[in-house]
Amino acid sequence: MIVRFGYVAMSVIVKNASPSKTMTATSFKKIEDREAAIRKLERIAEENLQNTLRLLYHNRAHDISLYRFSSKLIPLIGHEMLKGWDPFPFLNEKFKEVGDYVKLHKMRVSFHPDHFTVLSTPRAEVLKNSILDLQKHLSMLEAMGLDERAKYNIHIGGSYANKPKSIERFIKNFKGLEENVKRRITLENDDKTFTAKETLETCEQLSVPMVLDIHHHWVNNDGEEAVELWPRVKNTWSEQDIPPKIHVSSPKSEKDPRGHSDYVDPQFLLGFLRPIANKTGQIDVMIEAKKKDDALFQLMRDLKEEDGVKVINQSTIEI
DNA sequence: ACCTGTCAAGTCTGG
DNA sequence: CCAGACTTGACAGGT
Repeated sequence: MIVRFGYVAMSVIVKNASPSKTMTATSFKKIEDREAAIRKLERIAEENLQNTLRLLYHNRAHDISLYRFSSKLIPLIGHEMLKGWDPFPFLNEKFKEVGDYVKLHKMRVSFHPDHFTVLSTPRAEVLKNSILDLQKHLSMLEAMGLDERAKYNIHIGGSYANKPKSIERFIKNFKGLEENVKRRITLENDDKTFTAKETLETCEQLSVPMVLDIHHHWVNNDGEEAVELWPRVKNTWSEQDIPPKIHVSSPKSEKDPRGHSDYVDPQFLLGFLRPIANKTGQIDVMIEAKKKDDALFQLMRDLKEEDGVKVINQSTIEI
């Protein structure tokens, strides 16, 4: 089984390369000239895209072909006071540059809209904004010229004291989405509410690929092993042109088991990878550790010492 | 250069 | 019904 590793949004090694610079709503309001304020927002977004490019160069130099974009590339987009603002004309060229580089080096990229995107919500206003947020992520991927292999990953959402009803609502709202928005969604089990089993059942029902987070599963499960669920999880990817993806992180501490620690425990990951290795051709593993790319490099050093692990390049192993 | 409180968005808990 | 926690990188305002 070929295993590729990737990391999320920012590097702790490349300095001054944040792809998530922003402006607060308060400081936007303080600028008298609205046009000037908008130009400032657009310059920040352009800088975020330029830093994204720099990170991709860094990834390329280290054979890293799996990467998640920051979802904060365009500051304040979607905010009430920026109604009517279309940042894309100004940013299209830069988005295309990012996308061209991704395609040239055959990278796998994604987004993870944050927890304000909630398709299980009973509130019409929240649903409306969630759909707008998904459309925004679609627009960014389209501006990059990336096809449906570039996805955005979300959670089911809140339970509102009634999980079955909430899943029902999620399904109904999901089905109401436009086809092109829908086709890029992946669903991930979360660490508090919807377990891997519940998420998997939803994915199967909707034909959506599932991103299994093995740390979330460790803190929030229905008593079954992640390895037992794997054949079905893997199967949700069978219609996709990309390998299944999982997320890994390690508990911050006993006191805070849901928190993410600086680095990833190689034994915890191997405990999942080894049993599935024979029945899985390829898998992509997104590392969600505080030390970002440094955690990836540390994991590679740790794995190199393990029996049955063959290092293919700086971010890929065979097991 | 460094420190601290604050920040668009949602949900859940507890008062 | 409302305040605060959750979580996180970065701003904003201060020294």
